[in-house]
Amino acid sequence: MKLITRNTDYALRSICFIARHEERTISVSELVKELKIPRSFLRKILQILTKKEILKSARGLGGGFLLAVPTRKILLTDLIKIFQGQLNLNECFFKKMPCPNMEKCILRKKISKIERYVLRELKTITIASLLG
Amino acid sequence: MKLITRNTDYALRSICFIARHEERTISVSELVKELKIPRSFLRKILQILTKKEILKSARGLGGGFLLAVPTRKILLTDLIKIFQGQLNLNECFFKKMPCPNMEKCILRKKISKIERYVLRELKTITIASLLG
DNA sequence: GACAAATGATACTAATATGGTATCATTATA
DNA sequence: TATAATGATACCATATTAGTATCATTTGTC
Repeated sequence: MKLITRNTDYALRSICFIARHEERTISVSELVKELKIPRSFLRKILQILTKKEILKSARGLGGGFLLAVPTRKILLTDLIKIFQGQLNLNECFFKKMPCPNMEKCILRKKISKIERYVLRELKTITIASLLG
Repeated sequence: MKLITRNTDYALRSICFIARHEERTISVSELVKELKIPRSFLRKILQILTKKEILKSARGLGGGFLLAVPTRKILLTDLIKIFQGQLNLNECFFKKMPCPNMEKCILRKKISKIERYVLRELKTITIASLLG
């Protein structure tokens, strides 16, 4: 079970790289060279980040990407939400029957508690905090 | 992201049912009727649990399944391990390069901390505790 | 204006994990 | 010996994740 999938991971690394060179726009080519991420895949990821207004893009010659928000305002959970959907450790329980029997309820409580903890911890992780 | 997949969930419910009727062997047919789990799928799950020595099976007419260990010794994490593999929230980081750059290390620490918490909490959940 | 270098939009394919089915062999009991 | 059960095993379906490809559009430079 993965908490962070590959596209979230790539997004994270790209944003960190862009953040470390805030003076200039960073092109896909440069990121590919730096981070060894498949070009097409990376392009898709960056387009999504741009639509979600985490990055700004500049088209044409000399174009590329820039941060659209300060690093302390980009949370890891934002990226997880974008690429993996709402974090929800409970899934199978909530979906089906609401409380088929007792043990499920107890289990649900425990899992919910874990979920709250995970979310709380993840929310403390911003791009700024990762750059140190 | 699911913490518990369907086969783990089915295993959990089956074991709970079997535990609540410890006097007798429980057949697949009975479990199917009770829990509305697809028969073939359930059969596979129970066979796995038997191989892992969580259940004992009796073949032939009147056969079925019994617990092989006391409920307090069956941990949720055992089932997760069996059906979903070792819980490992870090995956993508450990696999590739060992510490490609600074932010990954910080991230790894944080994720590891979360992982330890999740494991610690999950380990407190036994079948006995779910039966209340 | 033509060309080149960049992103935008979008559709497609590949690989993997999860969820589920089917069938034949074997065992035990009535 | 028929029947009701599990054992072993191979297969199929679906969903998610990972990755590719292509054409359109924009923009800077000659």
